[in-house]
Amino acid sequence: MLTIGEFSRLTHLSVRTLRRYHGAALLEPAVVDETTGYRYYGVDQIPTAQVIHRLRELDVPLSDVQRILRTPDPGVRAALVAEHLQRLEDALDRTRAAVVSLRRLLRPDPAPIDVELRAEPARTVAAVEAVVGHRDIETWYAGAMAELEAAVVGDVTGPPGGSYDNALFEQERGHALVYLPSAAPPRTGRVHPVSLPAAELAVTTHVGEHDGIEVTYGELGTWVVENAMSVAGPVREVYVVGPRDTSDPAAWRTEIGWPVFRVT
Amino acid sequence: MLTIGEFSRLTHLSVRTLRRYHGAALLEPAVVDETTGYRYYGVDQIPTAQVIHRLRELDVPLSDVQRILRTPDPGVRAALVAEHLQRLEDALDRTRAAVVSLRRLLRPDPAPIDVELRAEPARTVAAVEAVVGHRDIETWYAGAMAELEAAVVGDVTGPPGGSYDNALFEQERGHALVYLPSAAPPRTGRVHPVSLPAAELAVTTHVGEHDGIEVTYGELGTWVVENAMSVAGPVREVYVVGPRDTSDPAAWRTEIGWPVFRVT
DNA sequence: CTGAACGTTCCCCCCAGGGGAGAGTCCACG
DNA sequence: CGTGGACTCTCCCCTGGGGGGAACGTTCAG
Repeated sequence: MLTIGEFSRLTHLSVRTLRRYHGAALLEPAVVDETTGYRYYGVDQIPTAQVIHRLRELDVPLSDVQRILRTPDPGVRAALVAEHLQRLEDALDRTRAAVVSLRRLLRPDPAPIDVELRAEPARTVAAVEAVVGHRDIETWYAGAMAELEAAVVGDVTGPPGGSYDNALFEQERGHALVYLPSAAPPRTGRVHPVSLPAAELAVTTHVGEHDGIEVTYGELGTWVVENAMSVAGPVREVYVVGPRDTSDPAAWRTEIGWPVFRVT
Repeated sequence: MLTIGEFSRLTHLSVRTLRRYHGAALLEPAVVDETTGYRYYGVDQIPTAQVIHRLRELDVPLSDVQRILRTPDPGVRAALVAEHLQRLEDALDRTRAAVVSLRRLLRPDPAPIDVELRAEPARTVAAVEAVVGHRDIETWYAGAMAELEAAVVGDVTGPPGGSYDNALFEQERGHALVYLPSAAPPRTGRVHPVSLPAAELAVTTHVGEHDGIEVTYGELGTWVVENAMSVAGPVREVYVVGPRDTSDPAAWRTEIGWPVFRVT
């Protein structure tokens, strides 16, 4: 039996942290002295402690660590871990996007932005919608678009697009809708016909991969305000040229359309 | 002038967050109505808001964001940003190490560990020591070792090594010492002669890069306890084969020596 | 003029710990 | 056997970067 201090030295987890893990029912000491409350650990708990330590280094929440530890099947367990590694990859992608965006922001010579004011008529498309958290958007988008492609195969009349609550770009959750234009929108699974309302949009085109698209959003916003307008309603994006069309991200063209109304 | 809600939609920062940034003196509204407390922002503040947003996505602390924003010189500012990007790279390295470590931990067939009990005599070496936080160790180590190499050039009598407080492996800060053995340890800058005390060490060798060394630590710890001993004092590492000797990390050999004493 | 939408402050919550106080326990040495 | 120092216990507050919601004030278009 090892005291908490010895176990701490052996696992390189601090005493405080070990106590917290006990409290969280993550790593229960082999023996707890009933009268003194002293915790005693067994050597066989060292590997478990190390697994927890590594998972925490990967920013896996304690609740998920617990779920992983309680999974007996090594295969399922490996899958859970792989899922978190995928999450890390996604985070890395976001980091890369932020770096690109930042470089563009700090560049001294901002090119003038080309904005078109467009009256968009109402139209009906094949869509998938949901209320999602902004962290889950990319995952959700991939699934929804795959389902759309499968549902309207052979009847696509234009590039895909989406409509996103402004809240989605912040920390919160909001309504998201992705669509494929189709002559006869089907109703299968999550796919159903949706009527996009008419709107007056300020439209600009972001060229290249999505990294740095936020900068374009900012420039569009500035244009809108400087032209005595204000923004309202969900943002629309049209993936004019996207991963469906070319594997070269530099050739992608994304239309950003912001519903506006004239002030003053 | 934009209300906080409009500014929020334009920058994709939540209203809450904008208020917080005001409170933190990070992004002050252009105008604050004295009587109502209403915040009003200018279009020219959009780029600043975006820079903050991107930096926060890179996990730059608000205090550092503030420092970056208040730096007028673009060159110095770029250097500050680059410093944070370097920090991200380091974090990525740690993440990779944790992944390797985790894989090794979850592997079903642990190879038996080869441990040698060794009575290490006291000896004097050229050393650099400091009290550092565990996050800064790698940076500190690189600088200290460079200084050592420069100070004892031509008089190196063995592989470099280090001695690290157990606390350093946890979340806290502790004493660290790195050394190069030398016939006549010089005293230059931070480099000075240090007498390493005699100790009985349980020694094992970690092969390959440092990724996953924590697993070896755990196995060594298990060995120590199962052989009726206990650990005491700072851990010692000897970089028998390291980056000084070969650029192939797979060939690195690191001796881990843990001061032990017999219990029973 | 009125009600909806928007704004304000204030307080508590989240995570995964760190710092420290005050008190109890263990054990080796004398 | 006693004692002193190292160790351990619980408890409370702190961190950072927000989110949720209450209670209340302001703005502005119909």
